[in-house]
Amino acid sequence: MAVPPPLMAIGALSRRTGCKIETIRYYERIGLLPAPARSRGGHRHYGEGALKRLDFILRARGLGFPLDSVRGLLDLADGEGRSCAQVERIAVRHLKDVRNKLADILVMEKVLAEMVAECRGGTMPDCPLIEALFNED
Amino acid sequence: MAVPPPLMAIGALSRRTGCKIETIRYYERIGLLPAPARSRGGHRHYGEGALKRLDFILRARGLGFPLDSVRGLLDLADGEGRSCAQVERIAVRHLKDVRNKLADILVMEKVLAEMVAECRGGTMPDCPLIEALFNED
DNA sequence: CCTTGAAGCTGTAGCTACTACAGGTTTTAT
DNA sequence: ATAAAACCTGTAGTAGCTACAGCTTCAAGG
Repeated sequence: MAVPPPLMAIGALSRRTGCKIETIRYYERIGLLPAPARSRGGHRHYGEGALKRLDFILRARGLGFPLDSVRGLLDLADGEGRSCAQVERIAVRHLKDVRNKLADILVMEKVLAEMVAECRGGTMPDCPLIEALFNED
Repeated sequence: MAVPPPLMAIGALSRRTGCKIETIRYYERIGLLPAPARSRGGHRHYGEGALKRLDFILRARGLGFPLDSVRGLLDLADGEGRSCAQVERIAVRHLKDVRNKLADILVMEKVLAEMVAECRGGTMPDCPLIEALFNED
């Protein structure tokens, strides 16, 4: 019935996911990806399942989830069941972190932009940007 | 004439700047702070100059400048002269980085917020957030 | 002066999330 | 059969700290 699923080497998985080979091996080492089948010579061979899982990891990482949270999400995804509440907790927590970072970066952008604006046009002996960093408030 | 300037131990410098002791020593190790005077017993003693310099570093770091850029800014600040153009280059470069990160984080925030919104209220067997991470686009 | 507790010292290892080798083996294409 | 590409393991490096362990010194009270 089932045609044996096509296996790919780590390089193919890397190409198809855009994830570097070293990173794939790293994810395996830290237990995010299961150890795949091996050829007689020891080369890794992956099925489509690994590809889906790696894509999941990469999407979560792309949203900034730390690896620990990704691990948690994968566990919840693996264990079928009413995971929604726990998933939400992880996501809400991360969203809060993201918003905090966002607030920080917005401030940085504003202050930097102002500093640069003041700097621009100045061939002054004393750079106002340097002064700003030296003088409190 | 000049009353010898009051010296402080590393703990006092730490308290006055809000910078952890270990971090101060770290900055010294990597050459951002000059090696201070020492007591006979080997304890570090700092003057007001060190305080100003550390404050400068902390403000630059607070604006997200990487340590390498901080080093560059300090060099320019040290070497008196028309540093403005070079300072501006460093700052503009950093501002660009900050804006890139800002754009990334804004996307993250939006997507995450949407995901969480969909998750909320769901005691579904299949969490939509997990699904979203599993299914491409 | 002596003691004691706080504060300081050095050096090393750990953290996140990879990335980059070196030095070898296997696979694949010719 | 050979040669090049791909793969293997293991280790070390990146940024920017932070946290010990195991000791020494300093300052204040008695």
